[in-house]
Amino acid sequence: MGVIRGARERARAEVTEAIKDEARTQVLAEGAARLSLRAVARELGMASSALYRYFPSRDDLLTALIVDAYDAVGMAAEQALDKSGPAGTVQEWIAVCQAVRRWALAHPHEYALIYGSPVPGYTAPSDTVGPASRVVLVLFSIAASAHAAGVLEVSTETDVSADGIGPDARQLVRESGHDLPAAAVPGLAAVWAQLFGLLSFEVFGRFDRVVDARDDLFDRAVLDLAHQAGFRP
Amino acid sequence: MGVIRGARERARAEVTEAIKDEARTQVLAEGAARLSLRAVARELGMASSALYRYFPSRDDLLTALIVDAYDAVGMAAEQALDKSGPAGTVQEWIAVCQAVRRWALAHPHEYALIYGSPVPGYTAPSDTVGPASRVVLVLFSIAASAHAAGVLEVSTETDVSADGIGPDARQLVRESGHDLPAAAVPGLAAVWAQLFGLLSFEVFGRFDRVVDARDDLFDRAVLDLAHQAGFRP
DNA sequence: CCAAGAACGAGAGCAGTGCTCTTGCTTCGG
DNA sequence: CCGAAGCAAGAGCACTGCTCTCGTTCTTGG
Repeated sequence: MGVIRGARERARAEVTEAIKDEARTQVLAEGAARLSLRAVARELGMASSALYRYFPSRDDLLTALIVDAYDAVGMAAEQALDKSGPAGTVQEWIAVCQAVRRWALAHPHEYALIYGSPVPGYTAPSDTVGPASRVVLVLFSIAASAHAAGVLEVSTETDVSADGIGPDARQLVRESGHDLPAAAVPGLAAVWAQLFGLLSFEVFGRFDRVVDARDDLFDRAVLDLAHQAGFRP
Repeated sequence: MGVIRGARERARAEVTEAIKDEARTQVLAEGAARLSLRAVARELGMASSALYRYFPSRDDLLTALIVDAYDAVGMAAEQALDKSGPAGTVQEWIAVCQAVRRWALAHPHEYALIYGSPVPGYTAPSDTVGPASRVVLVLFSIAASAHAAGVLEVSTETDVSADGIGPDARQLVRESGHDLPAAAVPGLAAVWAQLFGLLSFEVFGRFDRVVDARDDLFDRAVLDLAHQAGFRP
């Protein structure tokens, strides 16, 4: 994010943003699969070929949207954690979960973009791993402060222990700067996955006409997950 | 599934199956979004227009694959329940979860087809609700026998109770023929969603380089979910 | 200050897609 | 046996992602 020097770079930044905006409204209206470069260009009054000066391919445009979405949900989680203050581990956990849920329900298509099935041959570019881990870092932060306060119960069983975690998880814990026992990671990952299972079912309409009291259902499950994560209030 | 009368109907059934087979291998190889009617027709040595005699549109072909996938995972779950026999509620639950997981890991693209993000403007046709509920009925069956044995603990709290469940859930419980208290449904739905959260994270590669001991992680989480579902061994 | 060169927009074009329509041919049922 | 229905094939339409070329415009080094 360097300073914009000339008029040309300024124009380029503006056009880039306009393309992303239009693409976002298309994704919002029709879903990611129906995103069309030509339609974006048409709506912006430019030739479709000109768009390739800004994004080398359709997938790159999608990646830009994915990064933005990760940043949005990550920011929502971070703000929820900040606002909840030092209100106890479980309270922080609840606040973050509810913030993520609010964001997901308000932006279903963007949620699908990042937490739905990965697109065809699409393998997440390295640009996305940073923004994607923002929301994981929030979870680490909660768990670390719980650990510091002595209210994090880490499973000492041998089956799921520190040996079972991978290099990316180790690196993320190290870079987070938090004092978090590695043995806590598998449990947190499991809880994390289950949380997004709840969100996916709700966002993708699998609870429609099945469960009406979804707020209560979610709050209850989040409490159970807090217990499962080892947060002892 | 009526009896095939003439040679013509037999040929039609065969061609229909061949189209589905080829489509399945394409989905397996490239994912659902890259499924191309023309490519299927090309591979089968027929004109693309001829394919429309068998499937009115690409979405209908996809729907047929989705129904098959639902049936496959439903059958896997049913067989696991049958084979586990009357071995106790938690054992049955574990067996079914592991069977579903095995199927999901063996058929990632088909899993994405049914439990990933719904395709663009695609709203699930009514053909899919029947096969989709097969696997849910397995869960109901486990819970009902647990209830009969007196080892199902149903939350008596007022927040998530029988009032919060929707018409489809009521109908499914009624049609299942099982004696299952309606108040148990929300908890089961939550546990169900969380199970598929675990599966989705694993199938979609979100645990790659993060958690290595995925078998143990899954088994441990399934046990926690059994507890959360109210299965008291 | 001005010319070389990079960045840019537009258009044509290629190969692919879903889908429709028309044209013949085959098979079935009255 | 003959009309009707089912079927395969081809041409064609509108659309897609993407590439290449050709002028134009802006930036910048000498």
